Amino acid sequence: MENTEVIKIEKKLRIVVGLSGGVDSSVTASLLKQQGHEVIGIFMKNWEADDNDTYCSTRQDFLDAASVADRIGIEFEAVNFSQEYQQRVFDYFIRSYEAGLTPNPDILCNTEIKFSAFLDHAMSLHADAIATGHYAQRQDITHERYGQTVQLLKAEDGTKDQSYFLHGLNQAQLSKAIFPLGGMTKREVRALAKSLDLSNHAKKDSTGICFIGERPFRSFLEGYLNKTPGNICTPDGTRIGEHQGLSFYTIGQRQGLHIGGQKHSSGQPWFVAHKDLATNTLIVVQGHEHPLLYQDRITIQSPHWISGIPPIEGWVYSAKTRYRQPDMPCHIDAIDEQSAVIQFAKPQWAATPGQYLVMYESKVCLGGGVIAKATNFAG
RNA sequence: AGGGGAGUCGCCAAGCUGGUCAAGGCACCGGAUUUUGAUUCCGGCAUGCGAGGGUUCGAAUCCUUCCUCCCCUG
Repeated sequence: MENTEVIKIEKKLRIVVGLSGGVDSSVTASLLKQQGHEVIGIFMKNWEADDNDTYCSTRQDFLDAASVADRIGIEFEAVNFSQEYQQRVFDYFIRSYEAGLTPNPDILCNTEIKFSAFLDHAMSLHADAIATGHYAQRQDITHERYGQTVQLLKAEDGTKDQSYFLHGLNQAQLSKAIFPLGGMTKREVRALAKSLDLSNHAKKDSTGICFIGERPFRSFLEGYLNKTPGNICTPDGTRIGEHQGLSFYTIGQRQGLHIGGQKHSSGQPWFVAHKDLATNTLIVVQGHEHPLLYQDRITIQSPHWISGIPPIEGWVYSAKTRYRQPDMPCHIDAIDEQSAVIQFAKPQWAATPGQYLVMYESKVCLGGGVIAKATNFAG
């Protein structure tokens, strides 16, 4: 709440809010409007590849956004960044899968769309800042190491913290961002939405890839990726099944393997431990606690640091290898412009190439990078 | 075609001295959680136990015939 308090005292700003039609962005806009700012709500449509299918709820979202804008009395417009999304997010998304990785499109969605194309558009409207419904906080401080800097902080509500998705932002982007919900809990946001009589106060949280939405993931991917069946094997080379193409699986995955009971087996479920691209083989292990599912040493590539300055080698930080996972103690063992090696105090479960490792120093999000490799220090 | 063993849900697998006996696990399906993909959690999932006949008040469990598969000896 401190952020919004400060802004309130400062002056009246012209703020563009990304209105998705959901509760969070609606309350975001309402709060800023209440605080006396000049607010413009903008609905983004960034996906139209399959407009006509039953999974497309964009139309309803647009109506909800328009309804909210009308209710709280702000300007409203819609923009379409489908082309940018396709080129800067979705193409990467597909190429990653083709390379055997498990990409996280929503990270790029923020750096390339919301805080780039959308931010540029807002600036062209002479906005002072943009605001989103992200659960994260921003703090402007003078830091002994980083100097005058804008920090990205975790949300107060740890269960909803979305700083992970925003870790790719830079100073220029972050300095234009406002996150009014960073100090609130989801419960409070919904309660506020209801008291403000916003029509979408009870609307279910959106899930699925941002702007594309929830849909049968496997079949969705099949529309973009080739099927190249191969063997599913145990680490010792025993063939126990067939996969439809390595791209369709991710490390740690259990569902969809179609591996039933095996003679003389423990009866535990099977998990994907490794993809062998050279032989087109999916390596699976039995039991959630199998050692091959744990690695304590992770290499990330193209590390991005929000402050613009790398964190300190050897210093104890914490990091998470996927969204909504508690960050765990770690330190940097090696670091340069191209990569960094992060050593965790304890092995992490199913660290997956293509996903992002994001580092924190207490509540401060430092940045992170794409996981390229996960190994074990001892092994 | 001589001997031996086995056929229970898609897959493993209890039960087989007859009476809540059709466990459990994996897989699968559905839901919850979730602005990636996973994971996790909750729920569903064999009127039937290779097929037919018989014994019995009552059989997956006993008897019998047939079918199928495996192993050893030819």
